[in-house]
Amino acid sequence: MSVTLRPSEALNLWHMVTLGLVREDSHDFSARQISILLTVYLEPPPHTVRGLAAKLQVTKPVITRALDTMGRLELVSRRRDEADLRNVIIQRTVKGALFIERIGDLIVSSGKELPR
Amino acid sequence: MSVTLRPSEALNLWHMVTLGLVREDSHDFSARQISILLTVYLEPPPHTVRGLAAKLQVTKPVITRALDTMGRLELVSRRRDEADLRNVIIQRTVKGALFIERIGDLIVSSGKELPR
DNA sequence: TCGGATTATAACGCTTCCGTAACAATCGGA
DNA sequence: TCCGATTGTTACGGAAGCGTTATAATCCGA
Repeated sequence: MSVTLRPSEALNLWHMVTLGLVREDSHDFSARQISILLTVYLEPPPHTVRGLAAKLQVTKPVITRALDTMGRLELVSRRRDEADLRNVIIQRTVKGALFIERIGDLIVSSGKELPR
Repeated sequence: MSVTLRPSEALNLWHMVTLGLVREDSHDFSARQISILLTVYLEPPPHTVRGLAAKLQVTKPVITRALDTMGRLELVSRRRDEADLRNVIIQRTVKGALFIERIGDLIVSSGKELPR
């Protein structure tokens, strides 16, 4: 199964959602930050810095910095891996889950309003 | 008419597309920048700094700075309004149009691959 | 014509992010 | 028990964005 969209519909949807995010949000996230957030919240744990860096195809410091920022905002948290102390496990937070949920709702409602 | 999505589908779609943008793109755009770009390319001209600032609900310097960056990348261009020299008209470029087209294709193909 | 309103930009000090390179901590096999 | 490999973070100089405030150019009505 799949979602069928024409290019113009796809772009209009993206436009509406992004505009919604910009307008209601004080924080202006980058594609990388959103990508990290969605990976952590949509894909099965555990998530590590190395794993995220590989998935996004960026360097590890990029992940570390993004986690610093989003950790400060309490959208994710970090914990040492007990089994291998070199690893850091990135965990979900209540605040982060609510944020993701809000984005989901925004996409859904934008899809509903989408002219075709 | 509209696009019907469940929240989980919506988020998965967003995840796939954002991930695609991060992976293939050297430049890491913010929600504001993408928003400006989509507004310029999807909504009827003319586009001015003031108009974009009002639409995004951000200050004008935010728009000016974003236009500086994206102008440097040749994704948009600026021209004085002949009729009112205080205004700056933001114009589309070939490079920008191709970029937008690429995003559209990315969303469409991600929608197709979306598990339901 | 002149003066307030409007438009976009520049300037300011500050924060965040960049890529690269160096680093400390830890692991695990020889 | 070493010692190379691995993990995540820090350090670095530079670029870019922030919000606020100031400024130059232009408009337009009294």
